[in-house]
Amino acid sequence: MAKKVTIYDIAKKLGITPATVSYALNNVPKVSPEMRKKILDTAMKMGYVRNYTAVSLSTGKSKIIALLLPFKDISEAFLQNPFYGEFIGFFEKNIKKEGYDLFIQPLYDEKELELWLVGRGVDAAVVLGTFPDFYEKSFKNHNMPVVLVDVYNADNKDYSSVCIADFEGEFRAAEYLIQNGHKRIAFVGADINNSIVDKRRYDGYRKALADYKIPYDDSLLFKCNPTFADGVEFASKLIKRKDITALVCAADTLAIGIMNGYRMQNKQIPECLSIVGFDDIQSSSLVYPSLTTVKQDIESKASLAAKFLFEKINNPESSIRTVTMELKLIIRDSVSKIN
Amino acid sequence: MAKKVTIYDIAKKLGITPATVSYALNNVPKVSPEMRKKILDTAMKMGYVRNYTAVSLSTGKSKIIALLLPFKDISEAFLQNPFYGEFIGFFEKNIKKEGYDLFIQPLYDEKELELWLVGRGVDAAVVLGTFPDFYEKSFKNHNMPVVLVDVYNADNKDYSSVCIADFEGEFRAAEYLIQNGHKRIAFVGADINNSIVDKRRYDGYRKALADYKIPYDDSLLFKCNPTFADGVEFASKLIKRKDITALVCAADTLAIGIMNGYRMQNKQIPECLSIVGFDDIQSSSLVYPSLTTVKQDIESKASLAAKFLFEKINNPESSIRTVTMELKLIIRDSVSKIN
DNA sequence: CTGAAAGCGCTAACAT
DNA sequence: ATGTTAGCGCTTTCAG
Repeated sequence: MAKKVTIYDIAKKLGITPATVSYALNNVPKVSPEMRKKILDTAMKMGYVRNYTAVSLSTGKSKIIALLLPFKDISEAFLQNPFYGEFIGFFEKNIKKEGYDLFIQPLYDEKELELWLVGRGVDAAVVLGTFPDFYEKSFKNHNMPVVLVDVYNADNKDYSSVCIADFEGEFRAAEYLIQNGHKRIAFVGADINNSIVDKRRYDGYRKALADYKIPYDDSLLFKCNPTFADGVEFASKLIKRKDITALVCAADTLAIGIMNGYRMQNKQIPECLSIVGFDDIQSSSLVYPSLTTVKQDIESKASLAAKFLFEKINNPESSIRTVTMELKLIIRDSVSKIN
Repeated sequence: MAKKVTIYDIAKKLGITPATVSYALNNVPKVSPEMRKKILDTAMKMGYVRNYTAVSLSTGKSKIIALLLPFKDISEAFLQNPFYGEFIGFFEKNIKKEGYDLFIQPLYDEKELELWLVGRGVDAAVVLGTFPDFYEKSFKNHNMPVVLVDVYNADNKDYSSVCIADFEGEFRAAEYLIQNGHKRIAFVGADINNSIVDKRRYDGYRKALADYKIPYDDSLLFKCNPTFADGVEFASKLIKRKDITALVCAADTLAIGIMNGYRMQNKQIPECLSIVGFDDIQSSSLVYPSLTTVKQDIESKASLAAKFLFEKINNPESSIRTVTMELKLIIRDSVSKIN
């Protein structure tokens, strides 16, 4: 190891005390501009690198933000939904600007969470998707600044959050199918009794049917894991339902899986089934036929989340903020007009 | 913040010294089993959580392993290739077992690397894909234990590495096409002058043609970014080449993109074009037609990489290890037999 | 504007 | 088997 240079070394070389060096490094307005410049210059020259561990121990602040994924492991999240990868990329850019680093952690164990949050001295956390009770307990315990993304627990009034207008988005999706002449419109998503997100989307779909006086019965509601693989499998079940002409799908991954399933059975889309997705993941514009879907602006979402989090970090008393981001229907080629 | 309990608190409560507590916590065989048990119990009862920052400052070891992605940002890597997500998931599991945490960092800036590696006190690093010169410089500087994954610089004899038998794998792919009667077989991959990986694959392909006396000319070599989107676009170029009946593709993402491109133009696969991919990503078995491809065992790869890295961490003098993992051709439905 | 010194929580000689 | 103590590198009062 190239021997580490510390603020002591710099101080010695300059004949001053380490405190002054620290001030200069931290922009504390206690040191003259000339001195400051001199210090910074020699620090640079000596190849000084700030030791965050020491800073952290001293200040109690680690400049680490944890991105908590309620999954068993990272790859599960990434494979399940490309959304995570995109969000993380954008989010990280936002916090790096402020000098923070991102720790991505799949944590689904109370003990581990505690060990990790406290043990590593995490300054703040972002929670994606679901918000287990023990997370909340831990956060409360440590008064952790937190921002929730796409979390819809009834009792999240204690944390800032950013989520999307699932209801309105799916309403628009169903409405579009109706406007294209469809009467038998099914909905597929994760278990709506467990997934609040998908329940919201389902409600939007139902509202559209109701508003346009399109009959609904429970045989139009399907449950399927929102993954490509499960979509492929689900397709063979759906194909048998000759009455259904259109499908509102709670996730693009799922929609694309279903489209693949149809193709495997030589069923054309949108001729045999009109389908609209949700998310507008990258592939949606590239598959054939391209997928009509409800799009969310991931970049804005990430920057809002970062903004809210920093508000809390910089001022723990700052008020809770909740934003529901609007969605846009992107019309492509997976819906056909019928009469 | 719930006031933190330290080893001093534990020591005081038990009427012993912090050193003993530290020994007990660290399994140092200097403290009697009974005492140890008593200490551990009260630590637990008091809600003690080990402060890694302090440990780190004291020992100079952070128990952090950096996963370096030579990309501009994380999402770029994840979106470009599902392989990364999978590898990371497996790798993380392996290091967690040893009590290490993973820091995933997209670093493509010399200064930042240095700041980060030293500043955060990273213990070791894994490098994925490409190995920029300044990485090496930094590693040498800090005598960092490193393992390279899928890196093929000529001068990497200083680091353990695990890579795959690209040459043999692609040889097998091309051979399979030849055995199915194809004579005009093209190759598409990233720029073979810049991507050593794709060059190796290309060489394997060429060898197969040569061994079987299949004519080759440079019009059979195509360059295309290994992404889904670029594959879609590339397809329209390839379609015009009526002479080509089969394609060896350096990445599944690309292959699937091309398949989509063909479908958009109403060209059937494998009737119009036989295609074999590389990687066997999750989607490959799910697309239609399912993709014949060269598979690598990502899980083994990750665990080997972790093993090599720990060898270096635990014994800096341990010898360099290099493994080239074998590949397997997975035969599915994207290749047709012709005569 | 600069310096001295205590302390963040833990480890690891070195003593006992 | 257990206690003492000096750091690890930095921040931050408090004094000058």
